[in-house]
Amino acid sequence: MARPNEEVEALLREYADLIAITGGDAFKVRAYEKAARAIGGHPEDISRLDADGLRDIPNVGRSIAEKVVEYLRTGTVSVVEERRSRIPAGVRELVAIPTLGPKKALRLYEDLHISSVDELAAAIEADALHDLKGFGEKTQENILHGIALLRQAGGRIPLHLAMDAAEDIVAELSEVKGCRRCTYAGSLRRMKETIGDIDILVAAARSAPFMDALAALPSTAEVIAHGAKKRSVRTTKGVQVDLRVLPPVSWGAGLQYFTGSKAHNIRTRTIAVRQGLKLSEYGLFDVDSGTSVASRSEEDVYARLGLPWIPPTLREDRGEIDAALRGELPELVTERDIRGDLHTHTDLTDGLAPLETMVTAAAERGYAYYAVTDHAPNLYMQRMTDEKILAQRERVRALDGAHRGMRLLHGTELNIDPEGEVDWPDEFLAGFDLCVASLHSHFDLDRKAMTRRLVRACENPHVHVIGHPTTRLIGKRPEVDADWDEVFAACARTGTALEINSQPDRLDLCDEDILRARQYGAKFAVNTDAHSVLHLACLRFGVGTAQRGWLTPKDVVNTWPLSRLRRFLRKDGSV
DNA sequence: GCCGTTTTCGGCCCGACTGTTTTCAGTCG
Repeated sequence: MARPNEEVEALLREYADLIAITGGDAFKVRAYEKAARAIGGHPEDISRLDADGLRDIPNVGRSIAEKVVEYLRTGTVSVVEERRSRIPAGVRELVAIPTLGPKKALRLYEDLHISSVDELAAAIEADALHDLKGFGEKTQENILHGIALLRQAGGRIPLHLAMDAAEDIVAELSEVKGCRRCTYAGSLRRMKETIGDIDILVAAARSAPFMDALAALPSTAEVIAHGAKKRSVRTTKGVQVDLRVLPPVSWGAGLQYFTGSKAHNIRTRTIAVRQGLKLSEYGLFDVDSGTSVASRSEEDVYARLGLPWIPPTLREDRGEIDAALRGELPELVTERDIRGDLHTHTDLTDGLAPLETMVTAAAERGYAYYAVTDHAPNLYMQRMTDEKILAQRERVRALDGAHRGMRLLHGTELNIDPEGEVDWPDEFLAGFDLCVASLHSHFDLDRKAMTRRLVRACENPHVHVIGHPTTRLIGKRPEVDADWDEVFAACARTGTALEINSQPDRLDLCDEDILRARQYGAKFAVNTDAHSVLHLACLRFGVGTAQRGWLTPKDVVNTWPLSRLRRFLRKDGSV
């Protein structure tokens, strides 16, 4: 979503890279990186802020606020332009190569005038680096390897693939003799939508058996690093896995440390330092005496820092530390809170499983209610008709309550056309218990038209949920361009829920959009958009995303009892 | 460049691994 916050975030990140490459102060680099993150994640549109308003954003001070104001006014920042003129854009691309940082990038540019990834690959092939200081044979090999990976994967993998791989590895290592604890940590535990690498932690007295077991797994393609305390491998699917084995007494500190995020850890370490303590993966230590004061559990570590345990999905330095200090951490929505799925398909349209199969599987998940929402006629390839959907309604009514008492809602997934209209006239729509409405085409309308389209859908009294609101596909298709502040406000005003679509290639809304929509008081529905029984289990990713958006059960309509949900579906403001 | 119960200067998280400059710089998380 191209809004000023993201533009400025990208600009500040670029400036930070350029400072690093030209050998600037490392702390200055960090300051720009921190400010970039803060602005990118700021819920308010920064173009509506003046310099003082900008300085209220954490990690934005006088100098950066001035640069942002300059950018918003003129579209450029003179000092950034000045650095750009000294360092070609291609040199900055070099630091995206694993094992190649700003120092090596600058040497390549200054000594050999290499200013793109392609030029670097060619130079290595031509053996042009042979007497360049710091670029031995092994280093060149690593760079070539890194370039290949960069071109192949773009670096990150989808959450569900990482989860599958991690759960397999955890299961294997848990079987190794001497294993006291084993789990995954890192961005996977925080449920980020894409994962750079998988962090696995083991608590055991001896590390070697686990290091060897990891290297010996059939899924392991190559060993990248093999120290005594850390082992890194690459799987056959190209995912990097880092294994750390910790003494059992350090389990809590290790888990906290390797869960991150980096920004969250910097905050917790800073709190430790102020108390005369030092926090590492081995424990929380008194600086003077060197004695450990906490390490066995995450709860112990946080408690000794004066904090309650903070759920991993919140650990992004987006205000969770301050909320914890105030005792105001949200009671996050969990998978157990979800009473039903409000967006699912059957083989009447493009689902794989028949109605009865989906309903049975849903009942086995313990749901109190479940909505069947097959596609409406305007998604022409699905060939929906009035007769087919009415016949399905009869079958749904017949199954209502037949599985563990689970109540069934008959719904549909409508198509929002470019004008904001949906399939079927009002009187026909009134026959549904629930309507999801989604964008399925015309993704390239301009912002004004797209905003109007979505707002009109919200204003339709028969539309209860906006499905996968931005229609992004992670790594494939960007979010559609709309004034999301206006859309989110319309959702709150009209009592239309925003979907958090749990499909791992969607996760739409994403965490940052949720944080923004929440400011307007909008409600949400965490749905799977299941097209198969297996898809029902994707709910965990949607719930993880909702947690990353700080949502509580009261924000999520499908945690509510059916009676309350039905009042919400009346759209008359009675909830 | 940011920040402040260490408050306008001086610190900014900390440790691991790799390759090579053989005692440490660069990179990573």
